[in-house]
Amino acid sequence: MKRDQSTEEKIKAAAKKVFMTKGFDGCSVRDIAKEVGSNVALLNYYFRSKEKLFELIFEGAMSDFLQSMIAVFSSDLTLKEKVEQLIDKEFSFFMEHPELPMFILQSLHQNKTNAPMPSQFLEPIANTGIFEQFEQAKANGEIRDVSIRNVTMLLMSNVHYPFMSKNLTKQFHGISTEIFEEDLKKHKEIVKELITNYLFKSNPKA
Amino acid sequence: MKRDQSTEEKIKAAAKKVFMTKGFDGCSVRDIAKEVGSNVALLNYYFRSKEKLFELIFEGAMSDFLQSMIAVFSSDLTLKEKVEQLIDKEFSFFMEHPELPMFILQSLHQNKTNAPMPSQFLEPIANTGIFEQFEQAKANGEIRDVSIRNVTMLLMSNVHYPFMSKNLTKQFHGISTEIFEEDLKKHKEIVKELITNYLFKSNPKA
DNA sequence: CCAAAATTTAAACAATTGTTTAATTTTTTC
DNA sequence: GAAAAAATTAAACAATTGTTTAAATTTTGG
Repeated sequence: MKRDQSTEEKIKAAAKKVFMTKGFDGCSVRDIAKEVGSNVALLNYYFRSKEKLFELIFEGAMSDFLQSMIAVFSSDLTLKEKVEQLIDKEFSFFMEHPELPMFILQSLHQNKTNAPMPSQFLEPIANTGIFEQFEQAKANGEIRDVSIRNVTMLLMSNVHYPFMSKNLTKQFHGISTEIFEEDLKKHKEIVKELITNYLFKSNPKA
Repeated sequence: MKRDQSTEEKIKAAAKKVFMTKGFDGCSVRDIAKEVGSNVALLNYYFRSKEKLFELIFEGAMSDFLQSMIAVFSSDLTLKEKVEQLIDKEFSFFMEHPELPMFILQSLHQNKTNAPMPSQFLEPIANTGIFEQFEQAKANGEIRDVSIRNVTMLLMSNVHYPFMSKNLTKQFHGISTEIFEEDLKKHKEIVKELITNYLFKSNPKA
């Protein structure tokens, strides 16, 4: 029955590449077909419509997007170590997938995906016990009395934004890609220091 | 010769609204014409093409985007006061124009505007003398030895991103718009403390 | 090897795209 | 108030859009 397992995968890979760079509205199904080296009918043969194909790609991207957190959160580390590791891991992940944050935020911004974020994505994070560990540390006086939502906003801002703003930043300062990437590395170190300094009290016994 | 000065402005206002919410690729010229309450030929009568109209809107948006900085930078304040004021002003500005950061970054990301950022935008900022003031403070030992590019990245990340990530954040935490906006206010205060604490040494005489 | 099933293709579909044309209405100018 | 200019409209243009149809090819199962 199945002839070539890889055809479906080739289409998904092409769709991912095209959707990521041009966005849902910015490309046609023929762009994707050309990337596959095939024609448009084949896309609808495997994935009923452009929308369905997009939803599939988006969900895969969202999964990747959140996956990098889960490994860190479910490890057996102190909260401080987890925060530091998270920043490191997220940066090296997005260094490999720099278009991901823009793709995710842009798609959600324009409601290209109507469905609310499935619990399939959120539950694994909750299951790591990170929220409990956070509240525990707060009760212990180990960290500041700040909501986890605000810490999340702080982390996401500083980890996602730099990758989204590459063109703006390069033009703003008139710098090359090389300089920009050096700035990125430095930014990571600054953010790590900044956030841990802010969150973790210098004297845990006070 | 001129009949109704406001027609051109009405089209620009409609185009701004539609482009901002749907993006260049996400809308048709007929969407804009409908918003105007007119037809498509009128758009090309005033602005030769969809692209030309977009460029105009984009440049206006970029101008607004950067304008809020200039007022603060050209004031007669200490660097620390400027940083604090900048964060305050930017937040209240984007509270009024929450779609602006996403529109700018998204347009630049997909190269919807080929032109490099015109010096028309950058020069006014340079002319405020903010760069000199920054280097001076660094030489004085008033602030850390960190590049202004990294400080910019820090500021932009924390000021722009929250407005871009509204949908992601709301879905991620399962919160209402009201809660989200409370978090925004808190975030602003955190960022202010965080960045000034980081940048300005606690003991300037040391 | 042969029929059936699955895969791939080319072509066509109606709808929508940005743009232009030409006619009509409104405003301006003298 | 009449001629000229400017503004607005409806209609049409070719090109592109997502999707479907039906035929052709390849693979599978007996």
